[in-house]
Amino acid sequence: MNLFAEFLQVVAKAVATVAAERGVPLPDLSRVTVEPPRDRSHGDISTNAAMVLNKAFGMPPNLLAQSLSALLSAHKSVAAADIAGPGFINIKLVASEWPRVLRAVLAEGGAYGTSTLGCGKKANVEYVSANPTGPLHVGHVRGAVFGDALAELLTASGYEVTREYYINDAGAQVDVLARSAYLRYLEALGETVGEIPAGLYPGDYLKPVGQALAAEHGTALKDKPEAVWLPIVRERAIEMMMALIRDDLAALNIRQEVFASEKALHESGQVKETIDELRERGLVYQGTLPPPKGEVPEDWEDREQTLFRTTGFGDDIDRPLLKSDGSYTYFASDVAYSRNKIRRGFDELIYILGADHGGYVKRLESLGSALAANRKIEVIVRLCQLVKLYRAGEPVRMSKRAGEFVTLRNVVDEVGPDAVRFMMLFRKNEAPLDFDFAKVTEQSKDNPVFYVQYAHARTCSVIRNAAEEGLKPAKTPEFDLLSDEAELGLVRRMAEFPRLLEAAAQAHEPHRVAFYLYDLAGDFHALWNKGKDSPHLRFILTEDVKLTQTRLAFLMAIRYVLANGLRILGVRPAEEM
RNA sequence: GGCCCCGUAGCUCAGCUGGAUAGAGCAACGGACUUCUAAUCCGUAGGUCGCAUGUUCGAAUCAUGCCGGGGUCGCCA
Repeated sequence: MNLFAEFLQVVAKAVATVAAERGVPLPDLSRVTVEPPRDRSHGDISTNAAMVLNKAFGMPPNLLAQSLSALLSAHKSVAAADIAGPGFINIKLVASEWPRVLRAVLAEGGAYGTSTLGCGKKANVEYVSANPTGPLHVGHVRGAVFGDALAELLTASGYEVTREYYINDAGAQVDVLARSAYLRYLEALGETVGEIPAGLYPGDYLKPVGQALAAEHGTALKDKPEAVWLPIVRERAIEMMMALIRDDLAALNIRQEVFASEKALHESGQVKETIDELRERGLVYQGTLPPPKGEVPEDWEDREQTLFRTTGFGDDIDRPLLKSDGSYTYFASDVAYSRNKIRRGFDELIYILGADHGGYVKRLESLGSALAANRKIEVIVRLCQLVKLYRAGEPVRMSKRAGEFVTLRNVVDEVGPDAVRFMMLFRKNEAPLDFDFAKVTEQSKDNPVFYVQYAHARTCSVIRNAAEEGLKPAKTPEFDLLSDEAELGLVRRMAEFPRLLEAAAQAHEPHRVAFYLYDLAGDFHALWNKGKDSPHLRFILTEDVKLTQTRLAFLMAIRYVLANGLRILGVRPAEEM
């Protein structure tokens, strides 16, 4: 149940009635909002209908508001519909509406908040997609968590979601990986390799690859030319690196179902096919690109390349498909990959990238329209800003040259997947984020992870304590017994949850769920503390069984909303702390 | 120089795609606190929403131009 969506229908009906009376065609309602007012004193639900539609009706907003409010106040759920300010209609609901919300939460349980907003559209969320050359590091964490939460949010909103990882297993970097692994192979055979030369990957994580190769091939690869061993070593190394990466992701409770290979796009001929198709459509030409505006790089020289006319689809410049030596660019496989996704039937292609990939947004978007054929493909790119690590206020230093970087594992092992996930989502994605190891493990109100988790644990603990005294949540609770402003405030907040999820899904902004939960937890803790001064507000009142049972049912409703929100963020709701 | 993101209270940030008197949390100040789970709570104060024009009933939000900070800019991935 979505209270605000229900009332949008009520308002729409009132609008239609007035339109019929005045002989005006039914106006477009897309700008009409039905939302909780910022200020409580303005009632429970507020709509801007009269201000947005007054032109279509050819009457001043105040007059239209009067007609609408007269119709609205006749509705059985409405206690009053007042006109305020420049033409807002503020609706006050009858008291019985709030028990209705709570009964709906209990009836829907884990499904409360879900919607059919997406109409079953197929969405592909691609995230992480780190090069398979080593373990994931802290820079990958935010995108990983964001992508995963967004996928969950869209699933809850009625999309059919595929979680996908694109493996860059075809470029020069995997050859570097292979050469690095080969040294480890020689090392495993007992040779002294000394320090790993600059330009190769020095990390210890390649030692197991060397050992595996030694075990599987013995000395067979040893004195062979690179052309012989490289493909073998490369394939094995990539395989093992991907296993490592999957483990890293699993530590964060992330499981993507599709791992798409760039190499496979080449081997299956899809890259060539794609370019041929574009050629047939006259979108490919030989040409040179202009140097960057302003400061021209010193080693700049014009080179002729095979270019794709992406400017026809909203890009700033045309993009190269073939390098000047005739080999494929990385972008060529990107084009083939986009085409591949579209052919798999996705309506929405969503990319989660790091902020340093800002330059990719336009070219990816242009591919959506260039390859859509006659379909409508939506390409949505979300960039995640940098995460700065702190330890008790001090920035954590990393030296890339020495090969020392904080891995995803380091972070997850230290603070746990739940805290990592919540903190990564407790900021909008395009804002930089500070992550302090000390703070996220702190057991205090200053730590939002703890604050929200504790709210959930508290609901569980009260229900447990009550059970020990033989008190169970009522089967048919009498929610009209809840009349304190703190209780009603909490119900109002819960009523907003479905609306909030829809808005968050539409905007592709899972952080809104995190902030909502923080507010909800705050409301709950406030009510709890009110019970200190006002014992009649406590949840367990042994002398009033009926009220206690109702409040326990109320607690269950709160718990559902907290748990449903946390599930979207991928944070496990704690039952005790 | 082009493009992208950011600029909101002393600090860290929200602000529901244009709504009403711009909100939280820290920090500051004043109170409460032997608790159904201890890891607190209530209140006060704090603002030229970077600046300037424009769009309209109405702008932190949209458009244009500046200012400041960050990122990025052919064949690498």
